[in-house]
Amino acid sequence: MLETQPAAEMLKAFSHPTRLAILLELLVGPKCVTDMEELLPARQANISQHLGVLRHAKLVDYAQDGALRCYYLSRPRLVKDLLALVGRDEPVVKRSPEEIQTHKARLEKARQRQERANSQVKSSRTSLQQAPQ
Amino acid sequence: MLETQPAAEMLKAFSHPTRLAILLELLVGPKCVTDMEELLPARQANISQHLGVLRHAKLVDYAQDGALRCYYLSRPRLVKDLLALVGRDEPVVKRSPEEIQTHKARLEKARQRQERANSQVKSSRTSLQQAPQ
DNA sequence: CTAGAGTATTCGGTAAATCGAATATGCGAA
DNA sequence: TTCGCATATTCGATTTACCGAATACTCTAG
Repeated sequence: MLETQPAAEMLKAFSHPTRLAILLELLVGPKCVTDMEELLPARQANISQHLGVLRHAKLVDYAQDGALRCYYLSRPRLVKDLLALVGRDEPVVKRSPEEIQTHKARLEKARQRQERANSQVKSSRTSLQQAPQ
Repeated sequence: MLETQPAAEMLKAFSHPTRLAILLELLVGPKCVTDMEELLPARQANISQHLGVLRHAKLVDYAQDGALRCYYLSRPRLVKDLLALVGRDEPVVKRSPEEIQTHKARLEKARQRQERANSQVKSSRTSLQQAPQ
């Protein structure tokens, strides 16, 4: 099962154009802030702020090199795969009401099967609890 | 090349716990708003609002069934793959300054190769422009 | 130690997101 | 048509995101 709270926080770190641009640059290789200033339409302070967000989300980290901080991706595959995913555009499907009906009916039958199975074990559990008394 | 603006908008639609929960439910099968009210810790109006956001991002659509609206995923693979991706947890790597140095050096050499190649064509272009004079 | 380059943080203002409450809309049954 | 259920929208209040300007910090060279 997916933990929606932390997952949402991760995705929020991704969901800003400048931060995506930073991640794209870091996908090529490590860069320090000044490098990025030349590559991106953003000011130094702002880039630092976005890097802070990315760091907090554990998407990037840095290695200190004298006065420089060389940023790199902490989880390169995750970033690479996610960027690839949002880049590819799946066609949008349109479904008819009938299609949905049959799908829901199928699900309902499965749910009822599950229901029966659950009540089976539940009743056997209760009898076990109550038997000793 | 990735369009960061629209990509960021897409990801923003994903980046809320309730919206992720909705998408997870729809991954199982189509559902109407009332179904979701039972499954999620959120009020009807709020669910409708989030569905509006998801619809705007073209992640979901609905089929009208009488008074009901059965929501479904417009791009099920995208949603499925993205949720799988954020679910899996890649270990966070920590890189030493030395590692970064060598990586940057390698990149720099490649950049310079590219530079030389560029100036080659550029100078041949310029000479062509200036030759007629 | 001092200066300066590279980077981070703080602050303040503005814009955007979020949510509940109330209200509006659309549809089918009677 | 009228009622009632399912859903959407609007509104207002609160929180959070965002950005530039100014400032602080931290190295290293000299």
